[in-house]
Amino acid sequence: MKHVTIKDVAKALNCSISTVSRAFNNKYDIHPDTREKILKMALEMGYSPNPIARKLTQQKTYNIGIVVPEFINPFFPEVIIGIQDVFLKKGYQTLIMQSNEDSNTELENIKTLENNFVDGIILSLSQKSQNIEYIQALIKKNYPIVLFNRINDSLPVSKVVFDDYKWAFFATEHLIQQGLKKIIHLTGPMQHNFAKNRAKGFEDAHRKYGIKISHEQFIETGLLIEDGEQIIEHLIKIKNLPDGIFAVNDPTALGAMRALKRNGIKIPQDIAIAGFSETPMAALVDPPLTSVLQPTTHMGEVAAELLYEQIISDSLAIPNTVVLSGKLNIRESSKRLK
Amino acid sequence: MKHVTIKDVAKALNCSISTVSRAFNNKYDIHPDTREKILKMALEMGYSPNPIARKLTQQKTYNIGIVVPEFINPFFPEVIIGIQDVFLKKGYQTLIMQSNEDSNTELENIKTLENNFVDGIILSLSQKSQNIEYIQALIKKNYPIVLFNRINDSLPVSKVVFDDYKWAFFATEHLIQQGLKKIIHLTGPMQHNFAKNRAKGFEDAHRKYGIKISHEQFIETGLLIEDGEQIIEHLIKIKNLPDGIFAVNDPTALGAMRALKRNGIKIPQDIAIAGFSETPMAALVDPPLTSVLQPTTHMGEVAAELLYEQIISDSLAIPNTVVLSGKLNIRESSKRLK
DNA sequence: AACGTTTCCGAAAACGTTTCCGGAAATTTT
DNA sequence: AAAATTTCCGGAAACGTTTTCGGAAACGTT
Repeated sequence: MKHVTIKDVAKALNCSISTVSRAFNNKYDIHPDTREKILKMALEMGYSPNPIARKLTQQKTYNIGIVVPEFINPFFPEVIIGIQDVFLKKGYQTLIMQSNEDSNTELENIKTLENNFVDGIILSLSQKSQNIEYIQALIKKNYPIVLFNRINDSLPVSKVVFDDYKWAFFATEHLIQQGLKKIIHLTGPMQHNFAKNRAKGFEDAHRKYGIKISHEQFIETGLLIEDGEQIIEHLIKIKNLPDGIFAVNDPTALGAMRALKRNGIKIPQDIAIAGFSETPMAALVDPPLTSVLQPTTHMGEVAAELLYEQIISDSLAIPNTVVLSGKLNIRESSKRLK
Repeated sequence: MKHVTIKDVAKALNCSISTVSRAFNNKYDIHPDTREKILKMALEMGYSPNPIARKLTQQKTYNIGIVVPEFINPFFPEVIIGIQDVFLKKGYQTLIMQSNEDSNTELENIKTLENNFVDGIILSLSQKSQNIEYIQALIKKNYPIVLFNRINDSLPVSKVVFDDYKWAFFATEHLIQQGLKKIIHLTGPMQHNFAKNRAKGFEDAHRKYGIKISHEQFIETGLLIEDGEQIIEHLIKIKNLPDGIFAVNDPTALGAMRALKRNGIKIPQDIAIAGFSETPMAALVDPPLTSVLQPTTHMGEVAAELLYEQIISDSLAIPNTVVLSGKLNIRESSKRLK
C-alpha cells in the first residue's frame, strides 16, 4: 500500500517537510499564505499525515482501550456507544475488548491494551476478577484509568457508578407495597460493590417498613440467565419458594421467570418479580418485567469525559466518583395490587 | 510514560540494537546463546518492542477493522467474538466500529479505519447503505476487505453468507405443514441479498406445495422490533391478518408477537409465527419463538480466515464466497399441529 | 598455508512525522 | 543609519524499531 507522504508534498512545492508539518499542525511560525498553499496541494495529492508516524513522534496513540466483561447483554454495548461518541469527537479511536466474564482473559486484554500504548483505559470488571493488584500497579505508574459500573473501592481512580442502593431500595419498596410477605434477593457476586449496594437497598427497604428480614432471603448468584434458572429450580426442589423476587439484574430475573413458568407458577399472582438494568428483553417477555432503568449511554459519556480529563492533565489526577440516577419501570411482573 | 527501549537493552549488554532486534524477531543470523542472553535481560528490564515503531517500520499495523451496522442485537457481537478469536491468535488487534444503521456513520467508520491504516476490513452493510462506490474504490486499490451477512453482489470481494434461501424454504415449509392457509413474509429491506434470498425461499416453498402466492404476502419492513410491531398494527387496522408469519429476523418477529398479544391474538392458535437468526430472546418469550439458527461465531471465524489469506497474499485475491448452513429450532410459536 | 564459505555481529539507513534551533530577511525601534 | 526585534523558513535530530550490507572471525576445503 503506497501512500503519499509529507516528502511528496514538500517536493511538489519546493519547500521543506518542516513547513508542511507546520501547515498541518497550526503552528504559529508559518505564513498564512504558505499554509493555504500547502493544504491545497495536500488535498490535490490526497495527502494526510500518517497517524502511525504521529503516534511515534508524539508518544500518544490517540487510542482508548475499553474492557468490558462481556458484550452479548446490550448493557455494555450501550455504554460503549456513549464512550465512542465522546472520544470520536476528540479524534480518538476506541479498542474494544471483551473478557467473556473470565479473569484471565481480562488480564490478557489489559496487557494487550498496555502493549499497544493506549492513552487510557475504561474498564468494567469481570465477575470473578483477580486483577486488582495488576490494575493497582498501572495506577501507580499514573496510567489513565476509569472504572465504571463494576468497580472495586480499593482502586484510587475515577469511577462512574449508578445509585444501586437507592434504586434497589425503591424497587424493593415497590414489591413490599404489593403486599408481599417474603421477598428474596438474588444478589449476584457479592465481591462487587454494585451487588453489595443493591443488597443494602433491599435490606433497608425492609427496615423502613419494620419488616424483619432473615439472611436466607439473600441468595448469592451469578449474573446470567442460567443462574436465575438454577436458583428457582433449587428453591422448588426444597419447597422454599418466596412470594416475591428482587433480582440483581434482568438476565437473572429472566432466567428465574423461565423456570417459574416451566413449573406452572404464575407471575405475579404466585410470585412477583423485579429485575435491574432494563434490557430490551424486559418489555418483551410475558408478563413484561418490572426493572430499574440505568442510563447506559450517559454512563459511557461520563466515563469518557473523566478519562479525557485525566489524559490531558499533566498533574496527578484526583479521583472522582460520579453517581448516576435512573428510573423504576413498573410492569406486569410485579403488580399484585391494582 | 517512560518505557524501556531497545537502546537500553543494547547498552546493558554492550551489543548493538540490531542484535537485540534480531533476537526478538527470530532472525537466522544471531547466535542462540546471544539470543537467549538478550531475551533474559529484556525480561528482567521489562522491555518489549514498541508496537507503534514496529508498525511504522514494517508498514503494517496489525490492526483489523470491523464495521457492523449495530451491536445491540447479539448477532453482531457474536460474529465479532468469532473474528477476534481468530485474529488475536495471529497477533492482530481489532478495531470495532458500529454504524447505528446509518449510511453516513458507516462511511465515516470506513474512512477512520482507512486513515488508521488497518491491514484489512471486515464489513457488514447498514440497512440503507449508500457506500458501494466508496468500497469499490478501496477494492480497486487492493485494500483487503471481506463482507459478511449483509453483502452486495456487485462488490468483487470475498464474502461469508448464510444459506438464507434454503433455511427460509425450510422454515416456510414447516409453517405450510402446520396447515396454514395464508402466510405473510416480513421481508426486511429488499435491497439486501439476504432479504431477497429469504423471500425467494419463502416463495419456492409455496411453489413446492402447489400453493398460489400473491405479492401481497410479501411485506417490506425494517429489521427492528418496532418495525414488526408497526406492520401488525397496520394489518389489524385494515382487517387483513394472515394465519401465519415468516419474519426476516427475530427482532421483527418479536415486535410482531408483542403487537399480536397486545391485541389479544393468540400465538400460534390464531397466528403462527417463525423468525430467523435465533437471538437469545427467542427462547425466552412466551410462547418461545421458532427461529432459524445461524452459526454466528463460526461466521466470524470464516470471515477472519478469508481476510487473513488476503492480507498475507501478495498476489491479487480471487474472491471467494463461503455459504454457511444452520438449523431450524422449532418452538411453540409455530406449532399448530401436534 | 592459502583460499573459499559461513556465521554473527555492528553501523547506517529507512519508515513518516514532529520538534528544535539557527539563519536570513523583513520590520520596528532607537 | 544602525541596532534590535520579529517573522518565517530549512536542516538536523528525534521518536523506536527493522532491514540491509559490510567486515571480522571462525570454520571447512583444497
